[in-house]
Amino acid sequence: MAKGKSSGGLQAPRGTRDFYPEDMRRRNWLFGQFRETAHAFGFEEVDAPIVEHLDLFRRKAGEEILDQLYHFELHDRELALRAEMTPSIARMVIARQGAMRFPIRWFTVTQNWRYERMTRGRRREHYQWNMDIWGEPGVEAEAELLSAMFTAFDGLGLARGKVGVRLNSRALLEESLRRGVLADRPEVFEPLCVVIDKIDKIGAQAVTDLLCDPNGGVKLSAGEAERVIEMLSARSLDDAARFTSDDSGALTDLRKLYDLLDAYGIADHIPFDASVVRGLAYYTGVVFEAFDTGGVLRAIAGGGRYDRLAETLGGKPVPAVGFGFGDAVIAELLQDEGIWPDPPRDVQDIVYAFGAEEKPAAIGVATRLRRQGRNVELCLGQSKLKRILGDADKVGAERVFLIGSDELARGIVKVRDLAEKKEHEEPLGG
RNA sequence: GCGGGCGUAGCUCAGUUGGUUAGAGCGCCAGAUUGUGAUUCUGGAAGUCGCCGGUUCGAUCCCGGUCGCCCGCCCCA
Repeated sequence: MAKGKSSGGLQAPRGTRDFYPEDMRRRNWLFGQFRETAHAFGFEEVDAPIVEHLDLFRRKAGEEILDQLYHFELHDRELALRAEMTPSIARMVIARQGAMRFPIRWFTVTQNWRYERMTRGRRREHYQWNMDIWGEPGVEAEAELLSAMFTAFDGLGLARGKVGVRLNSRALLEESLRRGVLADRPEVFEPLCVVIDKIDKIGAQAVTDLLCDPNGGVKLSAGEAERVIEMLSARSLDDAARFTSDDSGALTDLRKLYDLLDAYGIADHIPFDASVVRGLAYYTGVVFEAFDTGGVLRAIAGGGRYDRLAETLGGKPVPAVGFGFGDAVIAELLQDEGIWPDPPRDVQDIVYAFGAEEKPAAIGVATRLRRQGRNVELCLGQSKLKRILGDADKVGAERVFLIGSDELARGIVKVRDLAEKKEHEEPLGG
């Protein structure tokens, strides 16, 4: 018996989608761009179950994430649908840690689930392209990933300048606080990042209040909080340098990274922005997020370095960096830009018999063509030729094979070239 | 979770100050001398007016609830 909120089961659940053929063609095109880019960069595709043990997510993100996860208990097991791919990939890496030659480059295109309110560009069910490099501690990995991201933007048809990437380093912030509050309580760094991620939404004062809240998880002094807020306003490396020491490793890394990005030809599209910290607790170093320069959409993609995740989950330490690129926001952008392609069906040949007598011969022709590797639609039933040709035109087929009583008697098939509007005859057997 | 807007044919939308058979465009189907794609012309099918309840002689229209979608807030990848 149905109970609670229900629509009778005839509608897809809120925040989920059906993919009709035309939707699926677009989705396949988008995913094709993701895969093509990943392969161009030498990444290998992996996959993992959509259902994981709830503990995998609990250990990483803390209990507060639970109400955003699709989770359930079944036969005394606590399970959850993945909200992102990184924990599963970490699990896979840890399981073969001793057997793999690092660095490894892996990518995924997966469906993820988050139980939350919908807004533009966000649904409860969405697909995400994930690119990760494990085992490379240097910023060469970040540079390679960012280049892949821009290569994907190019492939999707977005003009340079339509999208950019804001980039920062959590390590920079961490260094500047090391002699202060982090010396005694290094564990507050993660909650601190989660708080300052909100600055664009709730403002500097509210963030300061949260950072200094004696009942909060961070409890900075007023001076420390002020320094953090001031630092977040930095929009260049020289600007940021004022908040750290000359021998700052984080700053050295950032300068090196920008040299590499320059070599890739993308540095101009990647402004430094000290206010970018990303909401996820596990990032440790460089963090970045892609945005539309028009400024109307939420982040298109986001990622960063998470060098301690493997340890946190119980493995040996392995440095790692990666990004996630969702299908929802990019779809909105492509829509706004009017560059969503409408890929045609991939039917190449259509085989048509005028009457029931010619059906076996038509089947023979279709079978022969299929063995040759052609995509063949065999006409079923008894539609009029006029309709068949009209449909063939619409789906973008190349040829129509016609078999009537006359053709059958002569052992031939008439082949009509749709583009040339010309016909020739071929023996039935090919 | 909160506030606002919307829900009429497959799609985009009109409309009814509450009154008989609810409309258009596009799409779909059929036909324009029986085996050939376009345009055109003609005709046709198609809607429990989101769902449930209330008010009323009578509700697609008014009221309440509910489900869904959109926008903002909140939250967050």
